[in-house]
Amino acid sequence: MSKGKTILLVEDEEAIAYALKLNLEAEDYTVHLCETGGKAITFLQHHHADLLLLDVMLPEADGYQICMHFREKDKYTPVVFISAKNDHQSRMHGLRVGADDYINKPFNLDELMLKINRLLFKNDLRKDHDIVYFGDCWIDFTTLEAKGVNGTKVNMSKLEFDLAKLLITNKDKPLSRAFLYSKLWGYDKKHQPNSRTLDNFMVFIRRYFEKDISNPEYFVSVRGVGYKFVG
Amino acid sequence: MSKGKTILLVEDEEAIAYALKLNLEAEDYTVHLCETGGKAITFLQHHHADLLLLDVMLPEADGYQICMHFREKDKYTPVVFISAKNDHQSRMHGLRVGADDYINKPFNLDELMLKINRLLFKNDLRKDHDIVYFGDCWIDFTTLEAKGVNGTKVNMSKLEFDLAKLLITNKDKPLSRAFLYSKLWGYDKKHQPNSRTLDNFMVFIRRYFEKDISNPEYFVSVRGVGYKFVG
DNA sequence: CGACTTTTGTCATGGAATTGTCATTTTTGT
DNA sequence: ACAAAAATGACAATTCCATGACAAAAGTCG
Repeated sequence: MSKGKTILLVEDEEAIAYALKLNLEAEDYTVHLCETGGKAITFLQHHHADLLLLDVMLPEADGYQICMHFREKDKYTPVVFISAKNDHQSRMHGLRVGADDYINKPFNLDELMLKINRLLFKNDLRKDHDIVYFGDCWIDFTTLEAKGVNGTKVNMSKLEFDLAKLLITNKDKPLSRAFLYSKLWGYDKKHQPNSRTLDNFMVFIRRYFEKDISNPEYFVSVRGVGYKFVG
Repeated sequence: MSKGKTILLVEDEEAIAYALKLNLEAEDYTVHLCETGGKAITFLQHHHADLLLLDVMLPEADGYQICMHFREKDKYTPVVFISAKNDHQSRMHGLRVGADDYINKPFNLDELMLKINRLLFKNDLRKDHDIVYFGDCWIDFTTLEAKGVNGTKVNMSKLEFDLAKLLITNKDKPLSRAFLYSKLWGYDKKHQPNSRTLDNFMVFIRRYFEKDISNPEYFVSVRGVGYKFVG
């Protein structure tokens, strides 16, 4: 299923942006709209997008720059240009900086939709990864990689992954300390709930993923019970 | 590297077919040309192609039919239409039957080449390469040759190849020590994960392919799990 | 409300487990 | 038998995480 995915739309002409957003949302995509190149670049530094839909002529930074910047870190996520610049040079430039398609204005909406669907469908096959996104962060439980709240990669240990996974797969449901201890450490006599070990792990996980550590948004404690993940 | 791949070109206009074939071959692709839809379909039943370049109007079976037929078995391999039928209906139809792109005649050769390169590049990810490139190095699993980080040929042993191949074909995914031992040595009672054998092989592989051995870029260890290849 | 209790957050630290590396021995293929 | 490949064991280097002390916060009960 390639629905429910996030599309970053960068377009400064309000009318076009609105029409595109509407139609994409009608197909169940989540659309984030930026009107300037600068905003798009900062958005991409902190958020995930499954496809980029870029106008070329934009305030601050043009579409090419956005694409080049993005491609340094991500060579696969689909990028599509939509532009009124309909000459050979522009199209070549767009493709050279790593776009998957370059569509001329005025464009046909249905054709664009089909192309977007196809691109996202193919991208789906590529990754059978188990990735969870929350806020500006993500955790990939397949590759054991994660992106923290400050935008940098996070080096988590195996146990930290296991704990995060337990909490996340039981989203919104408080898990008791006893349960967590038993799952992560087995029914050892040692790790009784008077140990601070579990709390220490929560501290680390919060350091990675919480904006305000003393006010956790995702990994919250449930007094008298244990912890829960709020998605 | 997406060169040396096979492209099926189906085109009945000799002049265009010739020009395309020539240009594709100049980029190191192997081109198989069919002049009719029927020939294309039988070709696909018996041969492999990495990309389909289809004219729409063809004798025997048109491009749509070829694509539909092909898509029943293969949803992923790129298909590109090149057609003089430049109306909305035709393009929609082309995309609906599963094409990745629909290009109008007359087309620009350079743009087409870039699109083909990009499509094949993305498709590469899924395939099991016999030759893998990373950094300045490569490993050819067919001829069992490899080029190391210092630019010279590397003499790897069979087991070293097998280990490298396992890691590389499971790119980005950490493989546990137990798994690697079982794959490479079988479920011997001897090779339990307290042995240092596996680590020794990693040392050698790193010597071959890592710039900074104490800071591996490609063959990294995942503490508590095993090793992974990062591409 | 205010003192007490219980629970949770945080830190520093040392021991334990894991991984890196080397020298050396054993095995294998030719 | 000889050279190359693979396994072993010893040891160093690194990372992890359990522990205990203490602080901070949240409940409890008068």
